[in-house]
Amino acid sequence: MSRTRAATMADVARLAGVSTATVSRVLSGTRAVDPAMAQRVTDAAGRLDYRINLLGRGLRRTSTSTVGLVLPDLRNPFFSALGQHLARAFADSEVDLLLFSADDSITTEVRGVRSFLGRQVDALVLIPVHEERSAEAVALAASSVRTVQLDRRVPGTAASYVGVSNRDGVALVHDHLAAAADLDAQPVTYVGAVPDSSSAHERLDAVRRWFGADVDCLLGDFSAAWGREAASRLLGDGAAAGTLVCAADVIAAGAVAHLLSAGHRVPDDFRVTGFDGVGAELTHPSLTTVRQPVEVMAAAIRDLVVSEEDASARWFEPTLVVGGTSPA
Amino acid sequence: MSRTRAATMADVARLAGVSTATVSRVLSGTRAVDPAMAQRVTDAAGRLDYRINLLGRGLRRTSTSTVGLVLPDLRNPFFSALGQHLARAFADSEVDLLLFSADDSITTEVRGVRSFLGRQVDALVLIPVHEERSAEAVALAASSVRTVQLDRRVPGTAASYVGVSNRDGVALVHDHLAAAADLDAQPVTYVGAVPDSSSAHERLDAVRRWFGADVDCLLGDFSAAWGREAASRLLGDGAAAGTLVCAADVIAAGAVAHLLSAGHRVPDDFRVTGFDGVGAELTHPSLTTVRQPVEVMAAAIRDLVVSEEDASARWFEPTLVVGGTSPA
DNA sequence: CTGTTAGCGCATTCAA
DNA sequence: TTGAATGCGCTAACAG
Repeated sequence: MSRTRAATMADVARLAGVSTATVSRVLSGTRAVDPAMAQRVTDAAGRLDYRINLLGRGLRRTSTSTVGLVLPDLRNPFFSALGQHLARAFADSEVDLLLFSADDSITTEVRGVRSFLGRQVDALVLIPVHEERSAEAVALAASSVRTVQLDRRVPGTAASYVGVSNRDGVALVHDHLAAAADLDAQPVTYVGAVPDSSSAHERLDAVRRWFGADVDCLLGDFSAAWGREAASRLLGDGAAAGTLVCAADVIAAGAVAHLLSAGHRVPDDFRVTGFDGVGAELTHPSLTTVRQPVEVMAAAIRDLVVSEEDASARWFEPTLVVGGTSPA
Repeated sequence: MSRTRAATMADVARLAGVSTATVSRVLSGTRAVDPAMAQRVTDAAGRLDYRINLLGRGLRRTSTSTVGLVLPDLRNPFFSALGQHLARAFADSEVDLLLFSADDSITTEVRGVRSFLGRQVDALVLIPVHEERSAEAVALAASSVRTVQLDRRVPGTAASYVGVSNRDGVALVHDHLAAAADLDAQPVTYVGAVPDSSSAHERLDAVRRWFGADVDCLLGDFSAAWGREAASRLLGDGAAAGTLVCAADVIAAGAVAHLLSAGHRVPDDFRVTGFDGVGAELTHPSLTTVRQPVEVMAAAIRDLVVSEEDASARWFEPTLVVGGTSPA
């Protein structure tokens, strides 16, 4: 941990016997430089262990080649997956993707946006924590940089959006269940999340649309603990069979785990479906779920971020993955 | 998306009729300022929608109040959990925690370190991708800023380390299994990861120490897919009963899923244990696992990062969580 | 192709 | 307490 003052371009320039401008040109490759000089500069930089100060560069340039991603919670595997795929989408580009976790807090989310804006990021990707209360964060972001909302959105903002068609996703589940089994003998319960995010909202609406406005609904959050709790309530109400349409894979996994531990059979007594398509390989029976095309969505985000287009919204089509928690 | 030039301190100063120095003092709160002036400045800043440029501040100051975390893969739920807990540990401090995913690549990992160093972070937290090949990344980081390795480490570096005692963790598993069942009737197989990370390495060593040097070992990576694959191989070799000691919860979950799908019973035929203590509530039976005290570890990292102490290493003690995949 | 100059936005001197 | 001046490290504009 040698904490000697870091070398600057001036140091490199002095050692190489050139001007700082030349050093800058060599190191950033923005302009043609005489090979011999370039070599001298490179050598000097190496000897001095020179590393560029991106603060100086960013201050001078208009762009920082940086994109920020603010997401609600890393422990939600779907958000983690989105983060990972986005990171990969930017891996072979020049821009760095930096992440910030809002820890499911509106306040922290705003802080993350402010932080990235202060760092002069070129673009911001946001998975808003809350459908309404994240409005400030999204507006703040969109007012200064290219902003794309991912998976969740705040209605009425100027920011772009990339997500999946939740209505179509639920339709896939409905058609699958309706075709494969008797919805009367195994009545449907939607195990969802309180509609304070657009995805929770849209999935609830879609469930009511496809399964009927009077479908049974249990609303909690996007967690396995809630899945367990919901299943427990259902059993407490005396249910011995049913169909659990869940708003997320983690909810479904928790529900399945609880049903099995209570001695029920899946899918014989209870059928369960998830949503998102992450971690389906973790459980047995494997989850029947709606897979979101995360790689494609990540690529779309990358393209939106680098493009000069106006704000736009893109909904991608999910696909059904039939697992062992529903009849084949 | 109004893309008018952002207001600077000079703009605020002009509108408020004061000097930029005063604006700086008011906004950073570094010095006492006349309340009336402070109010004028605050008003002007609000009217102009002023937001500080952290590049300028960072360039001028010595510190950026920023800590970077470079981790190998967000889809590994244990790393996500560490990231989330670390984010939370920094939530009520002044410093921002920024994340960068190395996507399990040495090259990308170095890029992340360079990126953070270029941004003049005050400290760097690293979960090294590889026990040897991450040496450059760790050395690079440690040569310029306070650096702490988390969970995994590169031996022989000057950087601090925070992790769990893998030897003790495996001992907990061993003692639990030895007490509860017949290790001969259900012979032990270690389903681990190729020892190219220190955690994989240490767990393998510990398994050999506690279960015997000739214990059966299947080595892959930290994924559910590998857990399934390993279980499949074991069954292919004709095993009808056994004990699977796994190097991670995701591996264990995959193994359990495959065993169950092949018609075996857990824990009656096969007992399975995990490691890490994340996501145990996702599966049925719930995993018997070694829980790492992630909150405490995150707090330790935070303290190490802000302290002025020399590099040090801290091993925390894990605890056993008995689930349904092993006899009670 | 290269050097000189200037200034990005900010916080800290130093004077007043 | 406040203002004027300086410079953090870098790159763009300009001249040569």
